Amino acid sequence: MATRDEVARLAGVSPSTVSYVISGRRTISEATKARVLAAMRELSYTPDAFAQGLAGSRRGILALHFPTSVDGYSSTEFEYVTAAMERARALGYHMLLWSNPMTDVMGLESLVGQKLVAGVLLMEVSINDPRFDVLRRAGIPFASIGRPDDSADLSYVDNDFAEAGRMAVDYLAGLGHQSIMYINVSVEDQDAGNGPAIRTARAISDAVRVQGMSMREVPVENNARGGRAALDAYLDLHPRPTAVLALKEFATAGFVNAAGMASLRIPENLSVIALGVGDRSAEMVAPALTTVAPPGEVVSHAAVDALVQKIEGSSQGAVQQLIAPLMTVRDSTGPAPR
Amino acid sequence: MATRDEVARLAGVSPSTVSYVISGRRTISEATKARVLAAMRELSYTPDAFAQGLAGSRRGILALHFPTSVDGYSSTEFEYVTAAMERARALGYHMLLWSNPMTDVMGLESLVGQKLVAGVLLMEVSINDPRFDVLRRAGIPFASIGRPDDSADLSYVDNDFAEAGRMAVDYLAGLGHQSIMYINVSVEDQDAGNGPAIRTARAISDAVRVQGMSMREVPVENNARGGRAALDAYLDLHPRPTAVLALKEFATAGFVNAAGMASLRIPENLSVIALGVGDRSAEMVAPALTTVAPPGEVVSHAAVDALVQKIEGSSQGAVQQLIAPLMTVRDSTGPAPR
DNA sequence: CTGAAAGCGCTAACAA
DNA sequence: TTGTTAGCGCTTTCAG
Repeated sequence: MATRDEVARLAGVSPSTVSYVISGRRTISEATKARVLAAMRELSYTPDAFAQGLAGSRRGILALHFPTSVDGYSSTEFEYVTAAMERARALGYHMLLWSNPMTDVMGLESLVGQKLVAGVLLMEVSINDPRFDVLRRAGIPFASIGRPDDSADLSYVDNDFAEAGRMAVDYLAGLGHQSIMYINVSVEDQDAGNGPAIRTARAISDAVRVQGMSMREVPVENNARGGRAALDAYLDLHPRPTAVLALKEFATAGFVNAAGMASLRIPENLSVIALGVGDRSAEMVAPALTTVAPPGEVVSHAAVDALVQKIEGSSQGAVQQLIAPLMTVRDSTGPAPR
Repeated sequence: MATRDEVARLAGVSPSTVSYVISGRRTISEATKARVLAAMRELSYTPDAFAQGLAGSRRGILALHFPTSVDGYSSTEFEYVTAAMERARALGYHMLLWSNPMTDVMGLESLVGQKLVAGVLLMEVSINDPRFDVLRRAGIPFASIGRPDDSADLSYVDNDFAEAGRMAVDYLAGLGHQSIMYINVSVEDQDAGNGPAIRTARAISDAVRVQGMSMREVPVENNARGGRAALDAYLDLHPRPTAVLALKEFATAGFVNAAGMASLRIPENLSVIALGVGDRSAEMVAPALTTVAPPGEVVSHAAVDALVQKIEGSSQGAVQQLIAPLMTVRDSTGPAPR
C-alpha cells in the first residue's frame, strides 16, 4: 500500500499538500490538485485510518452497543441494527457492533478508553441504565435508542409508547371491544427496567381507563412457551377479554399459534394487536398480525443523526425525539364478538 | 485520558517498560511490574488503539461483510452475526459490521486500503463471488461463511448442504413419502449464484434419485407472497407431492400459512421440512417446523477461528470445514398420507 | 498558494 | 532486567 509521501513524490509536491487536497482545508490550485489526484489514483492510495486517527482528532467509527440477550434476537431488532449501520455509512462512519452484556461497565470503560470510537449509540436502554453514567464520566459523545427515566440532558430517540398504546386501544374500542388482555414481558424483564414494557403498560392502562374498558395484564417470557402460557392465562379468565395486546414477537406468535390449536378463531373470537413488531415478523404468523410500531429505520436514522451531531458539535444541547407509531391493519383484528 | 508516558512517570520507569508489562514481550521484575500496574490502575489507563495500531502491526478489528439484501434479514441470519461477534470478542477482536452491497468492489478496496481491519469475514457468498479477488489482490487475510465454486485455496466454513439434503430426503423417505416439492429461492437469486440454493437443489435431487422418489422444484421470492405463490404452484400439481422442502424462512412461513387457509392439514396431508432455518423462526410458525440446519454458532465460530488463524499465522494453508446439519423434528412432518 | 516540521501515543530494535 | 530512540503515516501550525 502506498503512503502519502509516495503520492507526494509522484506528484512533485510536499506531503502536506497531499493531505490538504484530501481534507480540502486549504485552497489548492487546480493544477496541483489535479496532479495529486492523478498520483493518488495511480498508486490507488487510501489514507491509513490509524495514522489519521492518531494525528487528527477525527475517529471515523461509531460503536453500536447491542447487549447480548438470553431471549435471542428477532428480525425486528435486527432491522434497527441494519438501519443504524446504513445511516452511519451514509454519514461517513464505520459501525462497530459491540455486544458485551449490559452490565459490563468495565468493558465499556475500556472500549471508550481505547479511544477507538468517536461515539457510542446505546440500544436496549433500561429505565435506570448504568451505561449513561459511564459514558458521561468518560466524556465521550453518546446517544441512545430508548431512554432512561432520568433523561433530561440526554440525546435519545425513542418510540412514542404513549401514542402507540392509545392508538391500539382506541382502535380496539372503535371495533367494540370492552375488555383486553395485555401480554407483557416477564417479571424479571420488568424488574430489570425494560422501558418499552413499562411505558407501554402505562399507556395502555391510561387509554383503557379513558375508554372505560377493562384490562388484565399477563407477563410471559418472549418465546413460544411464553406464548402458550399466555393462552393458558387467557383461557382461565372469566369473562374472557375479546382483544389481546402483545409486546414481543416470539411470545405473540406463540400465543396466536396456541390459540389456533385451541380452536379459538382470530379475529372472529379474539382480536390481536402486536406492538413494536416489524412487518416481516408480522407476516410470518397466521393470521398476519395487525401491528402498531414505529418505522424501524426512522428510529435508527434519527438516533445516528443525533449521535453524529453530538460528535461533530453541529448542534447545541440534547436531541430528544419520540417517533410516532404506524398502525398496519392485517388479519388479526376485527369487530368484537357479541 | 492518561497516556503511557504519564503512567511511566508515576511508576518511575521508562515508557517502554510500561509497554512491556502490557504486552508481556519482555520479562519484568515483579517489583516494577507491580508498580506499573498500580500506576495504570490509578490513572485508569487504557492504551490508545490508534497509536497501537500505527506503531505495531496488530490491528484488533475484524470486518464482517454482511451485504445488504432487498429481502431483509431473518433472525436466523442475525444469529450468524451475533455468534461471530461473540467469538471475535472472545479472541480479543472488535467487530466492524460492514454492509455495503456485494457488488461494491471499490468500497471494499477502500475499506481494506484504510488498513483499519486486520481481516475480513465474508457472508452471503455466491458461487462466483467477486469479493475474493479483491481481497486476494489486497493481500489481506480473509475467510468466509459459505464458499464459491473455485475454493481450492480459500479458508471457509460452510454448511454441509449435501448432507442436509440427504438427511431431509431420507427422513421423508422413511416416512413413506414418494414425491416432494422443493421451494427454491427466486430465479434471480439462483442466477446471482446463491450457493446454498444451488448446492441444496443438487443434494436433494441426488438424494431423491437414490431413493427412487420424484421431485418438483418451484422458485419463489423469500416473503409471504412468495410462500403463497408456492402454495398455488403446489395446488396445480397432479398428483400432488406429499412433502415439501423449503429453503427460506419467510417463504416457508408464507407457504405453511397459506396451506392452512386452504384447509390443507400439515402434517396429515402434507409434510414440510425447512432447511437452514433457526429454532426461533421455526417456532414462530404453526405447526412448528421440522428443520434441518447447522447450529448457527458453530458455523460462525469456526469461521472466525479460521480468519484469526490466518491473521495470526498460527496455521499453514487454508482451513476448510463443512458443518454437519442437525435435524430437529417438530410438528410439520409425519407419515405420508395414503 | 505551498513547504517544512512538530507532534499524536505507541512498538520494537538497539543498547546497556 | 531496564532505558533510549527511531519510526508508524498522518494533521496542522508555523513560515514563507
